[in-house]
Amino acid sequence: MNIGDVAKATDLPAKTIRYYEDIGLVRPLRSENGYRSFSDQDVHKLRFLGRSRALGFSIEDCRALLALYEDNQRASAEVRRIARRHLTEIEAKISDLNALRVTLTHLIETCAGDAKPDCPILDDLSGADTGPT
Amino acid sequence: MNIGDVAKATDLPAKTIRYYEDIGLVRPLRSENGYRSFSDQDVHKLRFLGRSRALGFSIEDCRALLALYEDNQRASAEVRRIARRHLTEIEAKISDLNALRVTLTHLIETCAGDAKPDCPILDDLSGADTGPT
DNA sequence: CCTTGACCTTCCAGTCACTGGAATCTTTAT
DNA sequence: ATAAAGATTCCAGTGACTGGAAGGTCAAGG
Repeated sequence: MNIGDVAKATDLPAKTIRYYEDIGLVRPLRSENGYRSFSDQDVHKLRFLGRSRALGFSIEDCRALLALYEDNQRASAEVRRIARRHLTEIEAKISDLNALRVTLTHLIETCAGDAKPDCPILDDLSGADTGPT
Repeated sequence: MNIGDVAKATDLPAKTIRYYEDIGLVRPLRSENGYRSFSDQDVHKLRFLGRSRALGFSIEDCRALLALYEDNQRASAEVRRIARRHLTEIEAKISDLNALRVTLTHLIETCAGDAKPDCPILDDLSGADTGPT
């Protein structure tokens, strides 16, 4: 399979697939004309990568997961460890974003949003004391 | 004020302050020795930037907010518009992350996490059909 | 045989918002 | 006099791609 077909089959941009080869995540063979020639196994690995990335795993996590996937002797504990660490990071991000959401929502609610210049949002950003009375 | 004092006063790394000058967010004067010389107004702007960035506004949003802050004639509607757009983005991210959290939590729960190689996490990533029976 | 167009190749640069480090200068303190 | 602290500039790297230029290859149509 050439890269275009693989791109369709995996729903990854061809650019991304080349990038994954660059950083050693896949190692497709080359045809005589220099084109990359992907095996079914390569396609499978790329799909695995696509799913892992879609779950927000970093490239290095993906590399580790892929290695574990290809190691029939691996313990599931290691996979679980990576997944749990990632979950913790996701939960931290959600928590951070929720705090931002609350603050922003509050600011937006107190801002008239009209033609007048009074703006609690800017007041807050400028460091004005707008604490509870 | 030299950059080091400003860094302490704004809780921004000196590197970041120089970067903000590079991209035109602040324009401190220069002393005879070539050192940056920050006015109180510069420090105030940097604090404004620090708060805006902490709320997750992009640099370009910060630039716009800063311009609005310095424009006494601006309408608060414009500020509100930027804040609302940002809030929408934050909510979308939270929603995405929550979906990931749910999926990952489920996978981790179904994975024994022991020394055996059976691993629902990898099965899922590899595209196995693990849908509801 | 020639051309067109789709597809492939490599390489370089840009994204975002910094961050690290090297080499060099100035000031301050001992 | 010297050493440390703090300042300067410039270059390169981060993560994970993405865009674009310049060029090679292949299949179909005239």
